[in-house]
Amino acid sequence: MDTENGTRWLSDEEQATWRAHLEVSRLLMHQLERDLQPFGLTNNDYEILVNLSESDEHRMRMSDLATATLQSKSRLSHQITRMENAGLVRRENCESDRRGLFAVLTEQGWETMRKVAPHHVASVREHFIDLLSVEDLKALHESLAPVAKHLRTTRGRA
Amino acid sequence: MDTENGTRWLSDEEQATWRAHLEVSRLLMHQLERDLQPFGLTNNDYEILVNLSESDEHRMRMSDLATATLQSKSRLSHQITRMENAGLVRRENCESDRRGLFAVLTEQGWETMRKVAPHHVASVREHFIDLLSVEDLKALHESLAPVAKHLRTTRGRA
DNA sequence: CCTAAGAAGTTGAAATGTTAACTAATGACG
DNA sequence: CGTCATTAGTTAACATTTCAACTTCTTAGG
Repeated sequence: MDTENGTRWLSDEEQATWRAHLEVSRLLMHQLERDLQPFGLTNNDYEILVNLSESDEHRMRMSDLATATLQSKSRLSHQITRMENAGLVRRENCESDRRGLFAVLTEQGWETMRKVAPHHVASVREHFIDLLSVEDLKALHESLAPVAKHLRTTRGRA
Repeated sequence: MDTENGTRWLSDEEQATWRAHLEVSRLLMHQLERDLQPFGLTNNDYEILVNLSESDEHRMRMSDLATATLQSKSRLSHQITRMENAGLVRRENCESDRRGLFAVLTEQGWETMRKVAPHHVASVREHFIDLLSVEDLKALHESLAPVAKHLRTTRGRA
């Protein structure tokens, strides 16, 4: 116990780090969103496109996509409906499990991805990656990995 | 130029770090939100309470609060209305500038803050701070500070 | 002083996200 | 086989966030 009534308050260094993390993650998301805006995409749209692009046959089951993007099924369902209306993806029935659906990248979705990806990468570099040294990067990764692991396993319970 | 058509794609290490950051920041927010839920607060509510608690006389101008919490004026206005209905804050007129308003912590808001803060700190520790060594923490802070600075200055323009 | 430009904040409507209830299909097992 | 719990996904209702229009007040310039 460091202090009054048993609460271990954060030290100055801990607090500063915590707040820096908070600030960076928020400002960064805003900035990336802004940089995608000219292409008519949101961060969410983009993340879906990335996942589908990297998947076999450019298709994923709704559930898997929801898990991969850390969204609820409901939210994903709405999201895919919007992207379907925008012509970026389409839904397709699943033969082997007739409850199931695939989200599939359309030709237009794939074109969009190819066009936008370079800009997005540039944006990630400009506002994050290129501001870190190689050592920073490595240290960051090694620090964050256990946290991610913890959160992944904690997630859902606790 | 590292690769095809002039796009500097991310190396494996860069990509891994970037994705780790993304994953951690999202899972972490979800987890903190969940831990606040039993107290009937959202992350947004809590952040407002923190800002007001740390302010002189537990009050801040709406604009300053919006800036501090990185929200639009409109969003903050709605947010404060909700918190006002919940009895956590109240609005008060500003003498010196009659366009202006203060958001002021109510007694109940202050009590809530005192009650919840220890749990929140514990949560931040459990899911983030305590998973990092002292060196990690320091390195993280030093890596993130320039990024935060960059984003703060970029913000609004570019 | 008067006026025009800008700042502070709110508001209503549209877009997005959440929650809970629902349908339909699967699969486990007696 | 039959039935019951579970999984996949949607939907409607509700909450929150965003966007644009608006009001009121301040301030700089003439």
